Amino acid sequence: MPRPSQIDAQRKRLLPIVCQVFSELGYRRTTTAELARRCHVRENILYRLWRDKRAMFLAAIDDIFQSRVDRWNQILAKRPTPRQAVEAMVAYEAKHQGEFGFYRVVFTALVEADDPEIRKAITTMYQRFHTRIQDMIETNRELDQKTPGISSDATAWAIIGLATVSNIIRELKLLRPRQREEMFARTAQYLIQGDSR
Amino acid sequence: MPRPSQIDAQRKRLLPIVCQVFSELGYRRTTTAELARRCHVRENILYRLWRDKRAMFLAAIDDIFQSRVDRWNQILAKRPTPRQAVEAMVAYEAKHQGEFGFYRVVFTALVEADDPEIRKAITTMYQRFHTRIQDMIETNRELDQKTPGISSDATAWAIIGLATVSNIIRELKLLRPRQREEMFARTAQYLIQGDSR
DNA sequence: GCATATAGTAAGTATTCACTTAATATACAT
DNA sequence: ATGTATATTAAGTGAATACTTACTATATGC
Repeated sequence: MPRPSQIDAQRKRLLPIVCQVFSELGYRRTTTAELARRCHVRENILYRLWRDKRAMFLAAIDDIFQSRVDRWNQILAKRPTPRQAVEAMVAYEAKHQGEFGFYRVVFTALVEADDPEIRKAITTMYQRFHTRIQDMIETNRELDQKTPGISSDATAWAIIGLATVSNIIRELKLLRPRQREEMFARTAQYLIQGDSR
Repeated sequence: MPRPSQIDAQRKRLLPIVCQVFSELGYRRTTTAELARRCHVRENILYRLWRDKRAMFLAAIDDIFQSRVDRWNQILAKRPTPRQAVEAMVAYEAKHQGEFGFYRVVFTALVEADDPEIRKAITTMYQRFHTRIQDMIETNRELDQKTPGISSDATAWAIIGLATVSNIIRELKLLRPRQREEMFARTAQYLIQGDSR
């Protein structure tokens, strides 16, 4: 028998680096040469782990979603009540939104949405985020007597929009960090609970 | 005397086509060959009108902002009261948001924001949009007795976020057109006037 | 008509990029 | 030890791309 394959292990090892490079440069600007350089391997080794550059990008999209969800679960685990959960999430996102430049992956994926596989990956990602946020809003509202005039569905989309613009504000330094955090937190609160505190 | 230059006239003539191509493909995917093809001229003619591809892109960014502002002014001219103005704007944007794919220009510009000129162009564009929207919200609120708990500044950013996510929803067909329009209109109303009608 | 600068044609160039190939070295089961 | 598939190295390839150059045609003021 030959030596056992370590392809899976290496894929797992290099994926975070691949994610980071795509997050810095987006899809088109990222070159396979740069990916290899940052991973400290040769290009053809990357091509043994993934069929082509697009497969590397798709893997990055999935990993970004997965690690974000893991992070959320981590935060939610420590907050017993829905109210605490929402508040912790809003506070966390207000602060860390856009920290790793993942939005560059998402934005460049959207521009490549004529590619069926990329479209599917990014569509699934948005749907999952939306569902998760909407669930959180609903469980939170069930315990509240007064409900804002906006459906949980629309509210979840508005929150995603707010997160997106928050990324852009961070990137372009349109607000100072404190102002940006406050803007996100207050508006999110208002949307979710009809209350800006 | 030689024949008079028609460079300005031709720049003006070709710019809408250049805008459209960048709106379809974003910055990196747009090739100068494709631009020339769509303009029905040779590449070197484009290079006589603009210094390089980036200059073509910068011109497109400005033109997109300008034509949007013109459109808004057109709409606002017909609405005497601030209330009517806001309602007309919301209705218009709910319907036409993302129609021409301009968001691809904006998103790819953001990914190129390490280039100082592109960063400046896109930063200025966001600031101008924000100011304009904030003004509109404020004049509208002055006439209203009850005011929502969110500052006009934050509200304007939230509206931009809502518009952005509305573009994404359209692109990925995450909602049917009617649902998307309703989502935008109701949420925008709620943000601006604290009322979802 | 003539001088002159613009408009347009066609081909080319240097570089970059995704992806490949050929070769050698290495590790593991038997 | 040996066979066999994996790991790594290094060089290469064809296509695409931003931008250029050399040349011809044309319009305009005198």
